[in-house]
Amino acid sequence: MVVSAKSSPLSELRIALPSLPLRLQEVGRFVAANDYDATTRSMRDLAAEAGADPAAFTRLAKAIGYSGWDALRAALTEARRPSPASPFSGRARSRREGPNADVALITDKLEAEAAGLPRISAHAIADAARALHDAKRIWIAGYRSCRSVAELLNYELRLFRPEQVQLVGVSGPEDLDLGAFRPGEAVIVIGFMPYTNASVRVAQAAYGAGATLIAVADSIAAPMAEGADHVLLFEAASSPGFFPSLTGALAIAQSLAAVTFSLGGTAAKKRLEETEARLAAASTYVAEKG
Amino acid sequence: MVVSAKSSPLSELRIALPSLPLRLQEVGRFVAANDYDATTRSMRDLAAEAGADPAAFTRLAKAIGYSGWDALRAALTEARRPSPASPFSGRARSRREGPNADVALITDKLEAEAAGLPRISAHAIADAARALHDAKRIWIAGYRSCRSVAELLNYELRLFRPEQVQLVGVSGPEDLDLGAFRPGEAVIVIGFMPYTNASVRVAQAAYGAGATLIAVADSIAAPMAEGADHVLLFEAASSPGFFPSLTGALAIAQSLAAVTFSLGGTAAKKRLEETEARLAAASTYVAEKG
DNA sequence: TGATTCGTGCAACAAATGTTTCATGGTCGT
DNA sequence: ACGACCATGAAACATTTGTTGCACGAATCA
Repeated sequence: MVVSAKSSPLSELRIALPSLPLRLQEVGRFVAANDYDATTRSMRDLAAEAGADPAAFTRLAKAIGYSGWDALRAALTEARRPSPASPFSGRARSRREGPNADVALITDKLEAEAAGLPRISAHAIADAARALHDAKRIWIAGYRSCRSVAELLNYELRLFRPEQVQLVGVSGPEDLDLGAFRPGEAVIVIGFMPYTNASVRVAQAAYGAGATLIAVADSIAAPMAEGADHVLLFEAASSPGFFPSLTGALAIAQSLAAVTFSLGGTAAKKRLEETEARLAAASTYVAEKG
Repeated sequence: MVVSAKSSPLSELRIALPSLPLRLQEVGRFVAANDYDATTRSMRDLAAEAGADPAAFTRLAKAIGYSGWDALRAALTEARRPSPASPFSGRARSRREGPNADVALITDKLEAEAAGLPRISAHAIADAARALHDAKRIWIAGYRSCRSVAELLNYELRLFRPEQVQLVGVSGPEDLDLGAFRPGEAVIVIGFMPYTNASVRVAQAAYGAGATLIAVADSIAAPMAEGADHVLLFEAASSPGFFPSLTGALAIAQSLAAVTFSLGGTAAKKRLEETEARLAAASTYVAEKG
């Protein structure tokens, strides 16, 4: 018989399900409901949990067209594989010409970036913020496009902890700063692929000095994440376009600053108010209108 | 030493990585980079792909505190297990006190920012990008926290138009730049409430000189938007927290750069490739591994 | 330099895996 | 009611799994 539906192993299973023997339906439903366990745990394990015979799983796989349970599991595994290299979720980008091509590009970019933000780990940020709160001193490093993120973080943190926060390499030779890292201090390194040598050097110096290392990167495998106490991941390549996206990194930086401020309590609030008062006195800002 | 982060097996791995033997570092990096395969495929399979000895995986697991590879894999599997559902879509977060208050704050912030991005007008950005493409010269101004966005935009635009893009006030007194604006040039001013006097002065100088003024702001009523040829709006106050959010402004800047690059066609592409080749020759980046 | 420790690959091991076979019990058709 | 057929569970099968003992080589320290 020629079966058409070749979409996903799970839908193949669902389609074939009603025409299967009773016991095979049971295990079939179990697999469909626990497909993550199906890809990770062993057949006998699943059988024990489903209260079925191990052989039933092999028979199920063969019944829906696979050579055996291994083949079915391989298909399920591939179906579940996270897609690092598929930036475009549903959307067959038509890359059409015309005046609307640019608008479509922008819309896609914004949507992709919006989708990437909720995937940032709030727990990791909260932990890192606690480390920042405890740090006697905070160093921040970012190069090339990441420098902008580093500078924002530096700016916001300095609003309420002015003399304890410093960008690496701005007030003199960079090596001077690298040698100044101490235990009890925190070093934040921001970077994504391709990684600059400078950022890796900062991370290694921080690790070597025993300082708390916080890496903001696009991959857990980033070289500056090695030995880091905290790694905050964002998706740099998620959005279409030619340059990697920094939206995620910036969102992390802002959240980090916000939570650190929150942890600072009334003392931090007081410092912030002082800073704002000073800026207002220097008439930095345009006077507000009614 | 007090080790806090017991969170994920991946971070345990990362922390222990630098103190491990050479070969174990290799497989450790491989596992970190391919953790999904690590949970699904067999140890020997991974060893073959990583070009390492199977025994190295067992030793790695034991080196970071697990009883064996199976235990490590089980931990990775649990870490990767999909959350049963996401009941948080409608955000009925209880904003309770305690250790989770920070996490809730971050999650709210990220969600709000993600929601704000699609509200950015793609049409306005496309129009502004066309103006940038036509400009003989591009000036960029941003102060205080907006400086980071200005610098990123400057950086990305200079990747393919190096001698026509310039930040206002970095190469000498700012007034010098303000007097240099000419018709046919474009001036981008980034700012939100409260508005700095400096940014307003730049906008007025641009308007007075007959240059194309592009304002990136949080409101159509922003003073630097007066007389602007293009106004690109983002939501600075949309997210909870103490500092206004720059995510929207950054997204606008990135889209602006991407579309301008796209309009530049092959010439822009050629310039970008030249720049990248130069950076690679200067060994700015860490060499990629196979 | 010599002794020792440590890291590493290879090969053999026991345990666990998926598969197959076989015997049993039930169902359907004639 | 008898035989053919099929679903089902248990046990035996060959493979593959993760692990460990062992030998060799490099680095370390006296």
